[in-house]
Amino acid sequence: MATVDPSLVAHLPLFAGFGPEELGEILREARSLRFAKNSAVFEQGEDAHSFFVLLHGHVRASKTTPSGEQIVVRYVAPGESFGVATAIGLQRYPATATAVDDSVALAWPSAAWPRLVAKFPQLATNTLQTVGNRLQESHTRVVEMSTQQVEQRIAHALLRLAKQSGRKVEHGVEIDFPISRQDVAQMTGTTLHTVSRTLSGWEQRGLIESGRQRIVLREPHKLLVLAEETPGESGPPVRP
Amino acid sequence: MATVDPSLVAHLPLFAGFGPEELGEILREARSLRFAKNSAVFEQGEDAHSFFVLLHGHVRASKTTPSGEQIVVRYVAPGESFGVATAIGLQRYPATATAVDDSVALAWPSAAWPRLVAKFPQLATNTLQTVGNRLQESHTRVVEMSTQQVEQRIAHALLRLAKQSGRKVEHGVEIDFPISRQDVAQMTGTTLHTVSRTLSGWEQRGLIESGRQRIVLREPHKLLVLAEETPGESGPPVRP
DNA sequence: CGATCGATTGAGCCCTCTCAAGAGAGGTGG
DNA sequence: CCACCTCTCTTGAGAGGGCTCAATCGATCG
Repeated sequence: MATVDPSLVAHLPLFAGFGPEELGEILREARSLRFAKNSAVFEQGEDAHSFFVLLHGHVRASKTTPSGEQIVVRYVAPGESFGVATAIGLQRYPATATAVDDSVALAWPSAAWPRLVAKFPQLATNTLQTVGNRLQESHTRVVEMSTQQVEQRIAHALLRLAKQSGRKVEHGVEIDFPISRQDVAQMTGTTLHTVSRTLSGWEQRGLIESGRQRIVLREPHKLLVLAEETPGESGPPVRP
Repeated sequence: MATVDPSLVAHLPLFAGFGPEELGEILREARSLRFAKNSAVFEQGEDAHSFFVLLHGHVRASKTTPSGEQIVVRYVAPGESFGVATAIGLQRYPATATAVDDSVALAWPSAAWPRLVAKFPQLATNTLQTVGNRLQESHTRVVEMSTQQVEQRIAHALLRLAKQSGRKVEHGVEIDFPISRQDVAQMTGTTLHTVSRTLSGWEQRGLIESGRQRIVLREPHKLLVLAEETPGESGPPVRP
């Protein structure tokens, strides 16, 4: 099998601080896998056999509650690592990863992680930063869900998706993978109905343009203004 | 100044895998600090000068939004590390840490982190697990806020606090630090009024016993049942 | 060209928030 | 040691944002 070209991945956060030789040694243990659109990379609860770096495509990480409700944890963009359950001490994947587009990822056996980290401690440091960033993002989400109305949360979610995975098109910025109203609802803690109504409203006002699993931000700035509006603005109580 | 007794902290997650000698070397760089009840350990936005391990007391980590609303990120129990901004690549603290009780913490200068990690890579691995756990907890919170009613979220929050920092008392388990209705509201994304009404209801039903900044769970099991009740139970939509 | 999946939209309700008052508990200073 | 003051908690009334239920439409794909 062809090994991965080190120069293609050298700039990724996971590999920061490594020279070509070390990188080669790490990459030698990885396999490159292809996942068809809508196929599962791994399932929540499954044994965490591998960890991944996404090379092409997009992957959705989602959690399902015991009663069957799903929420979207995040979308993985090319260059990001995912499925790092083993690194944070988990035996099983805490979420399901689904390719939302035809995707390609590097995969390492989880069993290799302890050895790799022992030899290349920088891997742990790099992963620590990545996981730290995710923690910040998750806290941001908690704050938004605690303090903002649905419309603002949806606006923030779309702006983040556009920033992370936006593609410039004629009339604005398009989110570069298929995303449904239901997906947005599961990212913002609301229902697909409310998302649909909200997007319809924005579309009429010319802020966005959308279709089946497709959203284009035409006026990102106006959307940002809308996202930051505070309905009950007046400097709420601060702990003394 | 008296250095810290290694045997007292050897079992903490941050120090897992270290021998007495290494531990001594690490602890030599730490100072032990006392924080009076209601004093700030550090403030959100401040330069991340130190990272900490809590020895005694309890610390609340909270975030304030630009418009002044606060949410409680978590409560730190003895043995946990906090303020690890530097480790995850942040220059400034992303939250405010406040001692809710008279507290004692070990503090290391953030500047020492890179050197310590270089010499003791296990520190990074241990911290990675800790941060990973926090990420899981934060995701759990997102899931709860997305799928559960306020009453269930409050029940879950109290059960977690009791598990983490509960103290057995005559009539049940008491949360072992001062906690107001407002605090609970800021943990669950609701208002102090709703928390007050909810707790009043539970108190009348004998599930809890409470007073000023004081909550005792009398019937943890019944509270758990209540927490897991799914109002709209019927197996909601699952992605095919 | 039919079938399936995603999107739209209306009607009605209810959980929770907002607004408002007031009472009780603790702490503090004279 | 008492009076006062502040902080926390309680409770009522009313409103409304978003959910639920329901039906239809449209588009994409086999």
